[in-house]
Amino acid sequence: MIDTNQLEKWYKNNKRELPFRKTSNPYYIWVSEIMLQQTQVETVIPYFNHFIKVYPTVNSLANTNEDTLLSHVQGLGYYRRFKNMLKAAKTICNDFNGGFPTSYKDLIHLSGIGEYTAGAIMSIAYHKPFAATDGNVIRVISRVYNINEDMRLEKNKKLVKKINQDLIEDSNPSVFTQALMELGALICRPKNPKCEICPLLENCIAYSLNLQNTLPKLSRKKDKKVMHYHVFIIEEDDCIYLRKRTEKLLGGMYEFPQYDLGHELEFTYNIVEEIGNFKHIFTHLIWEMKVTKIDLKSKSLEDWVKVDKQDLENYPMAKAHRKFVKHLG
DNA sequence: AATGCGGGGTG
DNA sequence: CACCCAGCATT
Repeated sequence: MIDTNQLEKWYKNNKRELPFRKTSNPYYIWVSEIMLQQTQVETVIPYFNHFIKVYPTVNSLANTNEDTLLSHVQGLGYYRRFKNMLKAAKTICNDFNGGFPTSYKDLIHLSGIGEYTAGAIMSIAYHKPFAATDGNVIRVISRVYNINEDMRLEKNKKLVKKINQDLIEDSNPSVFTQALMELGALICRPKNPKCEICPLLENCIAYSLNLQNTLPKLSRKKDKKVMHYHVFIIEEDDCIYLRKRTEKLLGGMYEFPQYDLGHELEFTYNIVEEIGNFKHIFTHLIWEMKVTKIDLKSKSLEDWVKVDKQDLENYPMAKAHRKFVKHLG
């Protein structure tokens, strides 16, 4: 149904100029694909440019530490991606002599690389026919082929992956992979698709039945859970107390000491100032934070670190807490 | 097969 | 407000 020639021709005439499209260096393609996981292109661009300046080679990445790496990507979210990336960089330097892996099998065994990313690197960097099926591809194919099944379910995604794989075997893999995703991003958008200028208009079953706005079918997500916390801003001398998170959520990121509201505290304090109540919305939960500036009456806790306020930029912090920095004296 | 994992953009 | 985004690891 999809004319790959027609799609590729559309891509060549309409693609965006993106920094990671100026290269076929597999390391750069890898970095971009990790950053692009569940993250929009426009958000990624400045992070990508900064990242390859700081880490121009796999080797330079493999030799950094987690704190420094996270500080360069703070604000992007899904920080586990970058812990996996560091682990993979070390594997590449140790097991592949720093040469980037060239087979699908080697790529998919690397930490943080799954079916999509392995396919994306194989096709985009190496021009090999391995399909990369992401959210864009699922949307385009479920519309063109009129597949009215819940695409949150893996069994239904399998059909889309099969179609995508069949298509890429009859195409220019590097162009095709990017073309399908670009079409999803620019034309075949979730809301208000621009069908009137779509190169696949003639062959799109959903359009012919006016179903383009009801596909892909996606079951509803669960409601967000609300968590309540007390956040403490504790300044001493020209320093501030932080805690490095060991939880899975935002693991490895630094935060101002934060405890469940109602939780019995292991320290005592005097209130200096009530900063206020703040809300932070994550994908699957909501934090309600009561922020208070205090002076300690008892000694500080063992998992706190005392940090010079001038050095705060070097400590990776998530957005949820980074926004409190401006309340420091 | 289902769930947890950030943050920003969009309607 | 709800949903989506160049997904992956874990269970």
